[in-house]
Amino acid sequence: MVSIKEIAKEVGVSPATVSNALTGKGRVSSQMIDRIQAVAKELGYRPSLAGRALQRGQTGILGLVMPDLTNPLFPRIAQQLSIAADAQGLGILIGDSRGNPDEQSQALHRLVDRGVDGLLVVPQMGAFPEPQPVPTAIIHTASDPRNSVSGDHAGGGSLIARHIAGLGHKRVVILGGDRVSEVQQDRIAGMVQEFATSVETRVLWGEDELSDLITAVSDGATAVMTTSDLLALRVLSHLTRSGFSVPRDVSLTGYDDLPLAWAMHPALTTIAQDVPQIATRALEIVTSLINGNSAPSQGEMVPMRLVIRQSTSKPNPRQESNP
Amino acid sequence: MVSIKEIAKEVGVSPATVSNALTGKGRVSSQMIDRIQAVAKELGYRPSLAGRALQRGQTGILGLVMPDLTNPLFPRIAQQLSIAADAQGLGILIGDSRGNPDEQSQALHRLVDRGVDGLLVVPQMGAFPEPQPVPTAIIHTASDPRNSVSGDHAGGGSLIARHIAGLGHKRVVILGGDRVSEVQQDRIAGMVQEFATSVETRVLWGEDELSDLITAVSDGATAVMTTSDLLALRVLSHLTRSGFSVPRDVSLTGYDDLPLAWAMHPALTTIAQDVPQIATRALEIVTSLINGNSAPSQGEMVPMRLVIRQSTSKPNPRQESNP
DNA sequence: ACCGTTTGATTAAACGTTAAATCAGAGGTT
DNA sequence: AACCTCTGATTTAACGTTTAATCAAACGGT
Repeated sequence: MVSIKEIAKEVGVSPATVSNALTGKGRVSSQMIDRIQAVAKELGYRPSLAGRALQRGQTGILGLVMPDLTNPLFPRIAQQLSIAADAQGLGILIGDSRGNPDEQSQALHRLVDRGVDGLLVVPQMGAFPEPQPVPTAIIHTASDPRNSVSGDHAGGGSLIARHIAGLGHKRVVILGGDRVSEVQQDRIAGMVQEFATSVETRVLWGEDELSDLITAVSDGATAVMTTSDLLALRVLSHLTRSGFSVPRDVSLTGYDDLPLAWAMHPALTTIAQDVPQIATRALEIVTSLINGNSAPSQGEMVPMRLVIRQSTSKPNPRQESNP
Repeated sequence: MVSIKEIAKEVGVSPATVSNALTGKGRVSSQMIDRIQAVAKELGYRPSLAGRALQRGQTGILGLVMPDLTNPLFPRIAQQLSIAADAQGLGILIGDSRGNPDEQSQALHRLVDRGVDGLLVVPQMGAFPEPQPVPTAIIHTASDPRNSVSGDHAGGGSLIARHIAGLGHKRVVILGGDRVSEVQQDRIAGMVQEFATSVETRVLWGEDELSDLITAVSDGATAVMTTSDLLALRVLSHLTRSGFSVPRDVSLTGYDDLPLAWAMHPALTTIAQDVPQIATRALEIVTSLINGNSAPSQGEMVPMRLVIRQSTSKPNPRQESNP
């Protein structure tokens, strides 16, 4: 590893001058800057992040903690975050909170111990992370707007509900996966609010109530909306098994726009999150906090996008036959 | 941040003694060790990784590069790796190669510049990473056994093919997603090899040949095997649309055991990778390399596991009717 | 009583970088 | 000619940790 001293010796100048020349901070003649830069490149100099970290008290590393790295959204967030961070010369260290609040705070601690300059946290369901000694951006939770960025889950719910209402559906069943999840609550709240009184709405939760869902459809509901694509896939299975055709007999919607939404038949109408946007905002919050400024765009929500595919259509009049 | 010096001052001893006491390296009386440890805990001392890194020349951080963070397997690998690394006090920095070989080597460079002690690489399709200045473990490529750990893709192919053959199928269609992918080639090779001459086998590739697949089924093939669950989902759609029922008319298999394999109806028979095992091995390779030993378990393959669900059954005799 | 050994601790230097303080000289002003 | 200013560079110290070298004292043995 070639250090700043070797460049100094090679050029015949003091280490400080090299440092100044390379970082553009002190007072160095422009010709000297050129020479030093040339030699640095020639020797293949790479600044030691460790040395710099020690001196500056900053590591240039951010910690990313997700509730469960198995979360289907994780890859996209991680990717976008990683790209955005790269652009600023920051690195991203991953931490996994393994599905429980306790591990979440341990993961946070480990990252802080490693000296990360900031944290990006997608909190555990219902477990808001305790305040940390470094700047922190919270991703994805609508409830607390402090330093948080979130997709507009309720807005997305409204969006897709408007689509369904616009098609002319009058009786709709909504299926959520987990009552505890704030995100899913928000999504459903958005749908319900949009429908208001113009559409008859029934909300069911979880695998257990799947059979109730079939009953509801048999009783005349013409659309099923879910809070996740995976759930929609399961619903599709059950509907098909019960003799209902999508979208002819029932329209079906998902949420998240996972790869499988595209692979399904019929391809799933769903809501896509603007992940790059979310990642960028989250990063802006931490970097801004790190630089001592207050966070921009407090609690602002990133709009969702409606993706219309083949699983939704106008309701067809059908005879009341229970298969 | 409380440093070693403050502990030293508090205890009334030199910094070196504190360091020795805490790391257990030099010669310190046991009572002094106790006192120092007590004070350290009381003051909430956290060793500065930066200081240590500078002195030792090691950061305790590993770089993880994946071809495309959108890869459905990424979350699981990342999670297991992160857990295993934590256990050894190592951190994991992520890098994304964004789907092209060029970005891959840039990502590797960035991580090396950051001073990672080692690299974990899941290579781009067909793009073997150039040698790096730090210990590197290659995950997932069967071709080059040097410092690589891979799931036994061919073995998994054989495994699931044996299952199909065991059920009594005599005519099988295999669908691959991308000819370029070594992994998919291996999977198919395993299947074909297992069938040998006892089962009539036809191999098709990609979305374009999906219609050929339907034709083949119409012509009497009783099982369709794919190289990924996502592909299987698409096949299921097409089969259903063409009037074939799974598994009554056709058996169907996937590969990877993604969450959707479970959510589909019928639930998909597939092959699961032992991701924790792969992650552990990969980590063993780098850590061992870092410690100056040569890598253990050279090129050894991690066995796959057959997951039997409802998408496969004995072939049913059916009349030769082309729907 | 003297010498070698062991024990427990200290000093000093080093890792690579940077920021503040200092310094030598050139140039311009009174 | 004495003074101030500006420029371009150098010294020095510091960040927190580790380690090799050193040192003082206590101990045991002849």
